[in-house]
Amino acid sequence: MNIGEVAQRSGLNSRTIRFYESIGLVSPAGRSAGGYREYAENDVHRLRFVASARALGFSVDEIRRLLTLYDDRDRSSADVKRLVVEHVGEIDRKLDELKAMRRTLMHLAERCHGDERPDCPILDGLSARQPSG
Amino acid sequence: MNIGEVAQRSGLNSRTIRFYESIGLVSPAGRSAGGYREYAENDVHRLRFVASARALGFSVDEIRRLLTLYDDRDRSSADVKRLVVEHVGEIDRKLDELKAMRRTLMHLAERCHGDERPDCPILDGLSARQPSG
DNA sequence: CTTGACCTTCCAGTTGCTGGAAGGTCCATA
DNA sequence: TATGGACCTTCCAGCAACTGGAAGGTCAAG
Repeated sequence: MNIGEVAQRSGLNSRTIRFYESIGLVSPAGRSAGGYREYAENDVHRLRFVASARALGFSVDEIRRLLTLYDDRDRSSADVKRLVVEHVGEIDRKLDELKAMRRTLMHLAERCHGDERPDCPILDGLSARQPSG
Repeated sequence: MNIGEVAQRSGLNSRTIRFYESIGLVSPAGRSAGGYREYAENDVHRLRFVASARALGFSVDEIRRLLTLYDDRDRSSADVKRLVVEHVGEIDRKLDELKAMRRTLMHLAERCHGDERPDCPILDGLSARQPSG
């Protein structure tokens, strides 16, 4: 199977697949006589795993660890769960940060008339705020 | 005032201030005889504005627009408000995305024993999922 | 006159790709 | 057999928004 088909079936761009190979996230594909990368069913499977993990917000480094665990038939499920729980923690932090931003922005926007006049509590607010969040 | 003091008072790193100058987000500072950047009160104020806006998640490009509006004494508050409302929209999209990730991850994690045994619905789930979110 | 804190510039690295350029391969059709 | 087009290859560059290091200049105090 050529990279294009693998791309389609894994949901990844072929450029992205080559990129993942270049950074060692996935092992180098075999090559045909003409120099084309050749893939098997299992590679598609693995790249789908990667694509899923990316879609769930795991970093490339976290995916590296996930793949290691995936390959280690002696891993404990606790190890996997820990990784996931930590990742959920990161997501929660991001959620909190975004919510705080949203709150502040809405607060500023509510007080702005949003009309033709130039006076604007948003700009005043930005220039007065202590830049801490 | 040297860049170090400005950094402290604006809440930005001096490297970041130089970086902002280099990309034209803020105008070049004046220079002393020895080549040091020299700042006035007003520059601190402006950099605080930038720092606040960054802390609220605005991109550098959005801040460029905010500063233009800030400087334009004839702007309409509606223009400012539109920018902010759009930005809140982006934040909402990110929130939705993160919440969806969180839901899926929690769903996977809940089914994982998290013990010494190797069988793990998380890894199975990742390798089975259609990578769409 | 030296020490050390501060400043300067330039280059490189971070994360996760994406895009373009220049060229090679493969296969079907004329 | 040629040729066209879809596909593949590599390399280099760039995006955002910084951050870090290296090599060196400036300034004020002791």
